[in-house]
Amino acid sequence: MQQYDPHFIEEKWQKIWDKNDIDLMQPDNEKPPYYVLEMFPYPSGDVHMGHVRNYSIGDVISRYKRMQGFNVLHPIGWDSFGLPAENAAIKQNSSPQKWTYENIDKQRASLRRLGFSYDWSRVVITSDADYYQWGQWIFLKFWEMGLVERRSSPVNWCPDCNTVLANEQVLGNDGHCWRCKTIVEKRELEQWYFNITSYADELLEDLDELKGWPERVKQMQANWIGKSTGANVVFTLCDENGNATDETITVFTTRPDTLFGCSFFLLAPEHPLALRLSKGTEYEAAVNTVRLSVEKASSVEREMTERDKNGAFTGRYVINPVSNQAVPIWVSDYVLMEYGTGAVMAVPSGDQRDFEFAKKYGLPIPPVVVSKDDPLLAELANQTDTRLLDVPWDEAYTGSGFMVQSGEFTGLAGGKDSEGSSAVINWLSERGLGSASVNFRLRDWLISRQRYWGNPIPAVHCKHCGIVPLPYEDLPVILPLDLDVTAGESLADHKEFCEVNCPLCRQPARRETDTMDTFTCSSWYYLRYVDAHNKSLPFDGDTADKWLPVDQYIGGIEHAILHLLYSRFFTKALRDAGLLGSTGARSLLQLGEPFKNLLTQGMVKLDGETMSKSKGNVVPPEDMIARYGADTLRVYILFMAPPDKDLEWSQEGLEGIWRFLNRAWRSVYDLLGECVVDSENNVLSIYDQDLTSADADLRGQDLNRDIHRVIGKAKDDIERFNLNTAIAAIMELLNSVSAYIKLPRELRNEELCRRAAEALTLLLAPMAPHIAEELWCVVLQNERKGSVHAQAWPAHDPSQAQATMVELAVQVNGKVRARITVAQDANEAEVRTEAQAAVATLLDNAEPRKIIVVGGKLVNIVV
RNA sequence: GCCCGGGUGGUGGAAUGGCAGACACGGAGGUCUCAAAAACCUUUGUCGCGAGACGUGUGGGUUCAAAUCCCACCCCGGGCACCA
Repeated sequence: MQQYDPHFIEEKWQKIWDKNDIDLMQPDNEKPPYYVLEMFPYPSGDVHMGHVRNYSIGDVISRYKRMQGFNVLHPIGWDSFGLPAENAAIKQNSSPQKWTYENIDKQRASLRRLGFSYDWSRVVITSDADYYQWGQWIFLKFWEMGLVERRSSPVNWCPDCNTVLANEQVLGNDGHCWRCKTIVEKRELEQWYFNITSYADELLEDLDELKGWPERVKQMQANWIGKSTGANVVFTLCDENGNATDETITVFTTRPDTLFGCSFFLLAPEHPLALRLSKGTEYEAAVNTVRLSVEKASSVEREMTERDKNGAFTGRYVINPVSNQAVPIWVSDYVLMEYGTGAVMAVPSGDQRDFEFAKKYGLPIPPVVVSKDDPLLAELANQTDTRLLDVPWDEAYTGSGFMVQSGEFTGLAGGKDSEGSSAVINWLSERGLGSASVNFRLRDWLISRQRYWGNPIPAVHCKHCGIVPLPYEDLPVILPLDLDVTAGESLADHKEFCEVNCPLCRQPARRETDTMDTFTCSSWYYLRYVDAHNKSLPFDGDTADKWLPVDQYIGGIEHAILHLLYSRFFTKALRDAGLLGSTGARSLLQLGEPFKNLLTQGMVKLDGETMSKSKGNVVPPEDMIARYGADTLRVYILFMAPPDKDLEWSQEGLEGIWRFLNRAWRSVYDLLGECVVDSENNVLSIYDQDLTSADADLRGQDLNRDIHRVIGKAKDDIERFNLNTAIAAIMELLNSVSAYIKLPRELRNEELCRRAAEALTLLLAPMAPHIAEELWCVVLQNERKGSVHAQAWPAHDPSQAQATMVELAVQVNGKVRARITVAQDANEAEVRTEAQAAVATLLDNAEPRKIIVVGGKLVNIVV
């Protein structure tokens, strides 16, 4: 008998698989396509346990699906543009590309060493020109579609990374940079945007279609998109007596039903009107103070003073369009310039913030929507004019109720999206004073970065023509590699790169030197894999529509908003792109959603912290592979926890998996009748000589049953991603085998032995591919049937997974008091009689009130 | 504040409303050995010598039966948050 030598067999089979192309997707295959994808790695160093987990899960799915008869596409690549490469280059006095490609080589070697079944013919590396040029192509396509804009607005600036960030890249309460954790600043800058907001509604609506996504992720995206329904209401500027001017200000509100309760009006301090209205008046100084305090405050300071609302009166008024009263205009720091119109109708009785502000500055708080349980309702039931000024409440009432003091609307149901709201909206619409409206929290995606190691934005600044997109023929814009970042050089210092002629007027012009956010690269890589070597398009539409959506996408929850939202946007935009542009008759893509099923794998932590290169708490898999081999490590990390749960890394238990694989190895030999020995030739096969052929029959039945049961359970578990319990089930089968091989050889059923050995091997194949292959091809001598990974998943017969005799628990009043063994198909009357007999002494002749029989499980006798 | 997860032995974790703790790790004891390792066997939720009692964050409820369903609450993790 050969000893289990993981290093020898793992290296041997990796070479053979590679030579035979067993992991490549077969384009012409008739089998149904299945696309399984793990989020591609960032080459920040060598792989760590988080990667091992992510890619082990994906590998099990891909191998399992292959055994289920699918033509599987399982590709890999690298998300290799980005700031860490630049920082590392500066630190190591090297270059970003050297660092990046060395890391890719290291990671590739590690992934190969782990035996993942990737289609290595389709590798996508985002910093390769033959990939990123298509990112530029898509940029131009988006430009054609009106999805690209360059504009000036307040942006997030990371002082450490020296670049702007998208809203999605600013995290936490304190507003820190997603990459370096530095607190970001606000700056007013001209930047490039993708108009993701034009897809806001669709991005939200289509979440409902994503049945295979975790609820949590959909919730997070819905939160982020933040849709509010309500109305725009037009207010007219007036003097303090209510004499109208011809100037209007529009506000957005989710509560048009409370419009009668609007007793003052608010502008964001940065609002241009705020300054203008108070200019040259006695109020100017106070308004300015509020404005300056907001401008200076960083997000941290804003956090600290969060609930403390400050404001100032502007000296001017607007007319409340329904009550015709003049209400004062204030500025306040709690009104955000970025949301809605930067102006708010304040209804202090119906909004807690307005309530606090009104209390602080002594402004009126008339009730307009009153709870049905509030005594105030009876008092005001028929009150149509605004009479009572301050509500007797301690806080605003934001729930639903009935409208009071609201003219003709008095008595209607009030609340969010209520009857009263619709009535007020209709009334306003008829008079041109407002309309139903929707607002989103989602902002456009700021995609330009003032960094070198990224995809150049294909545009030119021309003195005569303005900002000009490059024509498609001028692509690619190659990122120059002869730049010395260690000397502080940036793209703007690279003369040959910057000096170009304007594509329109042919005059000398300057090339755009910002690069695109790395997230633009990762927003469509899954499309490139299906047609990775296409030289004329980013991908072929027919091929993409055949393979996509990705059947199973696997990655970390940290991308719930960032990457997963951007990718959905790209897919939708690309779907709409072909219909407009120069790609010909066919739409580029039919598909609207890229990922059909999503598994968000939990993070691998060390001492409660996520493992990552930047935190320096990475556990490399090398030592463990060196000691136990890749199979042991793979099975271990899958066995530790269900895939979607976070996991605290610990090496305790790794040894147990090593023992498990060794035991499986020896058991297969034993099942084949070989004498099992250890490395020092001590005989390990121990047969129990006292066993009879009757024992052999019973154990044979047990083993046969477990073969069928475990094949079924492992299948169900893998399909539900309960990979830990799938492994536990295989361990149970092995335990059953161990019991059987206690039988002396002459008592064993040879056919059963072979069936058990093959089942064990096939079930192990997705998780521990190398040992399974060696057992299959060499030990079981099945080489002529081909690789274990080309076999069909073993069949099972559920009827044979049932025991003929089953043990039932007998409960009296819900407590287990006895056990009986009955035939699996015993009828209920028999079971009742036997159960009662078993607990007769306890029942003490009392007549049972009720007997519940749960098939195959228990009997409960209620007395 | 709003919205999601989660809370089960010493540990990781199992349980379509039906015997809580599968499968492992760790511990204890044993076999083999001059000895050790490996392997194998027994045992291992808590309390109790025992019969037995108690046990899934807390308190109630529904049910013949609750880790699982309902109500209230506590704790941990995550997302959003002065979004009108």
